[in-house]
Amino acid sequence: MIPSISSPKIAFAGADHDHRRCVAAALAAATELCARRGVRLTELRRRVLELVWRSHAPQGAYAILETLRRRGRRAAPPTVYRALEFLLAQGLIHRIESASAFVGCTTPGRPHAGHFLICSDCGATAEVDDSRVGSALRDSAAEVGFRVERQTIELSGYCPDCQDESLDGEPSD
Amino acid sequence: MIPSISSPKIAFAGADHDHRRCVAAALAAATELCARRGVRLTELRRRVLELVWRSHAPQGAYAILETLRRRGRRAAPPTVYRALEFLLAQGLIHRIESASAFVGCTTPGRPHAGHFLICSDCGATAEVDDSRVGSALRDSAAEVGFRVERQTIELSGYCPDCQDESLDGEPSD
DNA sequence: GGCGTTATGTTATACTATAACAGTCTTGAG
DNA sequence: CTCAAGACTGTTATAGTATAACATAACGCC
Ligand SMILES: [Zn+2]
Ligand SMILES: [Zn+2]
Ligand SMILES: [Zn+2]
Ligand SMILES: [Zn+2]
Repeated sequence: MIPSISSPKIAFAGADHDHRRCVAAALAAATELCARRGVRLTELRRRVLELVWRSHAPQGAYAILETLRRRGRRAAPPTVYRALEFLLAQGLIHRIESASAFVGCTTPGRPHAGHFLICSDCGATAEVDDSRVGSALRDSAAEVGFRVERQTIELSGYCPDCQDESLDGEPSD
Repeated sequence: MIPSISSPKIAFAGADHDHRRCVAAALAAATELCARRGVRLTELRRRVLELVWRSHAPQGAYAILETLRRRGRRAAPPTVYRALEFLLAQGLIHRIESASAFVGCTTPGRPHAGHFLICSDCGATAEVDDSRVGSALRDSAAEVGFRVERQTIELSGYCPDCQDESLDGEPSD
C-alpha cells in the first residue's frame, strides 16, 4: 500500500467548486426520494433544505429563519424547526450536535451512520462513512454489552484548505 | 473467539453499586490533582463537581444550579457555568454535546480522548477509551487530509441493565 | 363540497449559555 | 502587617436555541 503521493480521497468540497451543482443535486435527490416515499416535500421544506445547503458549513436554525424572512416568507422559530424535523426524519439533513446546527446529507436515501469532519476555521464539514470506524465502535460497545441505537461522531480540526492557508503566513490567531 | 459466557468488561456502574464511593474517589482525585497543579479547587467548584457526580447520568447546568440554591448557596447561571468551565479545563468533567449536560471524568489526570456510551433509558453513561476507535478515526481523517483537534463521540442506546429490564415485560413505550 | 388529515401561522415560553460590571477573597511583595 | 494585583464570586441583563399550545389553512379522499 503506497498512499504517500496518491491524491487523497475527496471529502471536502474544494473552495473553488461549483456549489450550485451541490444544491441542485441535493434538491433533485430530495424530490425523488420524497416522491418515492409518498411524503410531501412542500415549498417550505424545500426552501429550508436549500438554505441548509447554502454552504457546506452547518447552518443554524435562526440563520435559516432570518433568511426566510428576508426573502419575504412569514416565519417563526417553529416554522423552521418543523421543517428541519421533517428533513431529519427523511435523512436529508444531519444535526451537528457540537454546533447546534444542521448540514445537508451527502448520501441520502438509505440509513447510514457515518461521522463528520468539521473545520474550525472555515466551517466546512465532510460526511464520512468509514467501515473501520463503525466496526471499531460496534466491537467496543459490544464488549461492554451496550446496544447502540444512534451515534454522534464529530471531529473538529482543520480541513486541507485551511491547513494550507495557515502556512501562507496568516497568523493563526 | 467465544465471548458468550465470559463476563463483559466493566463500563457501566451497576444499579446496585455503592455510589458514595464513586463520589468520594472523584473528589479525592480532584483534590490531589488540583493541588499538584497549583490551581484552586474552591468550595464552590468542589460542590459543583460533587453535583455533577450525583449520578452517572449527565447533569444539566440548571439542575445543578437548582440544587445549589436549595442547599442555601447564592447562585445564578454564571456561578455554575464558571465552575463547570474550570472543571472542564482541568479535565475533571466532560460535556455531553448531545445532551447539553455534564458528566464526571472517570480517568482524570492526563489527556485522553475516549468516547461515551449513553443509555437512553436510565441515562447512565460510560466513558470508554478504546484504541481501535481512536486509530480508526485518525486513519480515516488522515486519508482525507484532515487535522483532528477535538473529538465528540457519543453513542446512544441501551445499557446492559436496561436491556434486561425491557425483557422483563415492561412495554418499551 | 364535506371532512379528516397534514401542514403552517402565531403567540408565548422553556431551556441553555454568556456579557458586563461590581464586590469579595487570596496571595505575595514590600 | 499592609496593601495592591489578581483570582474568584455575586448580580443583573441579555443572547441563543428549542418547544408547547392553539388557531388557521391547505390537501386529498370520497
Ligand atoms: Zn458544494
Ligand atoms: Zn476549512
Ligand atoms: Zn457510581
Ligand atoms: Zn440504562
